[in-house]
Amino acid sequence: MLIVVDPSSGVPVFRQVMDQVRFHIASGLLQPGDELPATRSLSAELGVNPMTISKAYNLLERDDVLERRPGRPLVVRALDPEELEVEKIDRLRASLADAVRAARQLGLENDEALRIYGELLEDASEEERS
Amino acid sequence: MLIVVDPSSGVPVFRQVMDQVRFHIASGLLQPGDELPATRSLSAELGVNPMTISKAYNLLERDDVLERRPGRPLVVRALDPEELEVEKIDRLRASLADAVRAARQLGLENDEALRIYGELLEDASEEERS
DNA sequence: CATAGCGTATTACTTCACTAATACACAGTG
DNA sequence: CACTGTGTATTAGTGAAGTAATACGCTATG
Repeated sequence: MLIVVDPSSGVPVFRQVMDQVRFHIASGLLQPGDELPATRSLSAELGVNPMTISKAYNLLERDDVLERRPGRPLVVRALDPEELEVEKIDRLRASLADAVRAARQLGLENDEALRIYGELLEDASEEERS
Repeated sequence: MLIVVDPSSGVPVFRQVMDQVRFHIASGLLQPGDELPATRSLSAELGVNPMTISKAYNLLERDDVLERRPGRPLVVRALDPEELEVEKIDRLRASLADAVRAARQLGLENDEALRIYGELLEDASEEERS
């Protein structure tokens, strides 16, 4: 469970933790049923307050990513693939909402906006492969 | 120059003003060379502090949308069409950066992400026509 | 040069998101 | 039942963002 945070990045620590847990689940490093690092140990490791980790875990539980068991470590929740896919799409849709508003406000054609998004996705794909 | 703000929307007032000025320029209601409402009159109209309007105008000037003339009202800046287009695309690109990161992190295929963006753009277009 | 209209630099206040400190509740173990 | 592990409710502190009050500099006009 390699998790790294940069307190001076401007992005809240609890959100950085959330993102990285999500990423590790998506990448398969974290499997359903796996236990997460204890709030205390992870907080000590990262040099932050346990409550900050707790907040991240708590929000992930609210999003049905983790499962809470009182007095026990949290575990990665098993989602059936279909539900997972739907959730992913919802999340992407939320991220795209801003861009849709921007495109409309700028008076750009749908084709043009789509083309640019495609380019950016391609760029990101390439970078990932290198 | 119809500008409306909702102080309880969570979106900062100065940003709402910026967005609406930009929109009016994009829509053609505001043409290059047109003068903007005086900070004092607009602030009185909206019931906010003149500095809030000034901040919005100031940022718009920094973005080369308005042109400042000391002691005179600000005017809409004339941009040559090509430069304007480039600027629009840069702005959209910035809005899309988040969505690209999300798509990659969620492990979604480029095609899938593009499809969703297309759908959202279509939906927005329809809504605009009605 | 007096005056009136303009934008804004400076300063201070307010609010809220984020983080931290402390103390508490629950589960397993011997 | 004592002890150690777990997460967290509650409370308080900190910093940044947004807004407001005040006072100032600039330009046009007569």
